[in-house]
Amino acid sequence: MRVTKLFTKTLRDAPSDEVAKNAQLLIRAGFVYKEMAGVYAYLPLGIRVVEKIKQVVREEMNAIDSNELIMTGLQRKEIWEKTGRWSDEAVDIWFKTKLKDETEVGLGWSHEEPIVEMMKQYVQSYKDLPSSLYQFQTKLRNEIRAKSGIMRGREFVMKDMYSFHATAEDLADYYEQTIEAYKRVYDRLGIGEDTYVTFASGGAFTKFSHEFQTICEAGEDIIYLHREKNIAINEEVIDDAVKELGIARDELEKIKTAETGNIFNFGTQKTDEMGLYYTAEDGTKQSLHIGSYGIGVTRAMGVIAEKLSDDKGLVWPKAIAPFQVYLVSIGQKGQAEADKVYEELTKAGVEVLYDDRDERPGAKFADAELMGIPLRLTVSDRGVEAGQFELTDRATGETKAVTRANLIDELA
RNA sequence: CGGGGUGUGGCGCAGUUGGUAGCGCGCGCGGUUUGGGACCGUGAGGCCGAAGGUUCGAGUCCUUUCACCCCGACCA
Repeated sequence: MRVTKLFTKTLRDAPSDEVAKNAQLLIRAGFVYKEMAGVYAYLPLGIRVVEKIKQVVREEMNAIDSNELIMTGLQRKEIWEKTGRWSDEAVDIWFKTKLKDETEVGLGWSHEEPIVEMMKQYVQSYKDLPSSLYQFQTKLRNEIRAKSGIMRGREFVMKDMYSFHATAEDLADYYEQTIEAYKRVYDRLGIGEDTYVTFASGGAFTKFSHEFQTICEAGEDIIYLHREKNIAINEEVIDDAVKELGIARDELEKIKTAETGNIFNFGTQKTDEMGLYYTAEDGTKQSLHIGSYGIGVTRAMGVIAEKLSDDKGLVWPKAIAPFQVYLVSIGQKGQAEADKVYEELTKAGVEVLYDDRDERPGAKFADAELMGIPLRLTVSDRGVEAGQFELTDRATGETKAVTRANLIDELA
């Protein structure tokens, strides 16, 4: 893509109503646009990052045999009444509205109940199990207070997955598989080192659920970490967990984190409430065991923006950068050569953002850095004469010379 | 929802004891520039979040209201 064809522009100053670093950088660099508190539009650069993150998640979920689908934004009141969660006392973040004929409907803040309801049509026998489904959906939650830029919004993209099993053992096994899949996701997103599987409050069926907590100053959670034993515990269950796990509290390190994922074992409670059963081999009617697994896609993006950035701007990991290469042309000969390089790289499948503007080099460099594109390729008049270009790494700042001949090898 | 703060061109800000808005960035045009956000000249763009009130006169004072940010409580 050419920068001259990109409708967004960078800002020197962040809007004064944004304090969160992620929002400041993402707005300045032209990745997101704020519609209202906690509600952000994703612009061309931003949506590319979202799609990259989704693709990483998608590949890992597909690898554990989950099926992608997409549920609806509008939801039926009756379905939620079965579990008592239509009530505003039970769920205080509902957005509710009415059809023209006065039928009450909800705007999806979660899809647990609708998915379980749907599965009544597709699961009858043990032969239909296990089954795992996932989606990327925009969740709508009427949060009392939005904050922290895209990390805590009223509208956000989440990957939610639900698994259905004949037995508790089978669910436990899949639950473990999912933990491993999630770890691979966070590794690929570049925050694996700082993300911990954390004991958290469990709910009705299990003592603990597990959260994926990523070390982040802008986060809202506190975890206690035992680095040697690789055990992390959310502050909310610290007393119970310490007792249960037999560790001394003073061995633990207190750390600020952001919850980037959460997985639950629901047991059979929800299927019993909603009447989802299967017929076992012996012909008896049995309850299903369900697991629920979430990754906050846009929140993860915010956390990455917070963590992987410096005083010059964003620093995207290659796996989720909107483009791999920021091509800067300098001078007339440089521009003519850069035009060719752009065509060549694009043809070779390299994702190039080509700064073909009539701007001074400094402005182009500054924007390349603000946007956080992993590699910057500078094609200048003097470079053309010397027969080489400069390739600069955004993360390290290191520059090396490359020739037109080995360009593809360096970038592809 | 409790506490605190802020709303003035696209963005960042200034505006004195009330006298009908100004600066920087950005933008248009002309010229000079061209390896770290250039410079000179020139121009366009706001009735000051909204409504009501006080006053001869309100961006400045009063009332109401809306929005946004932060802390707390709550949450993926």
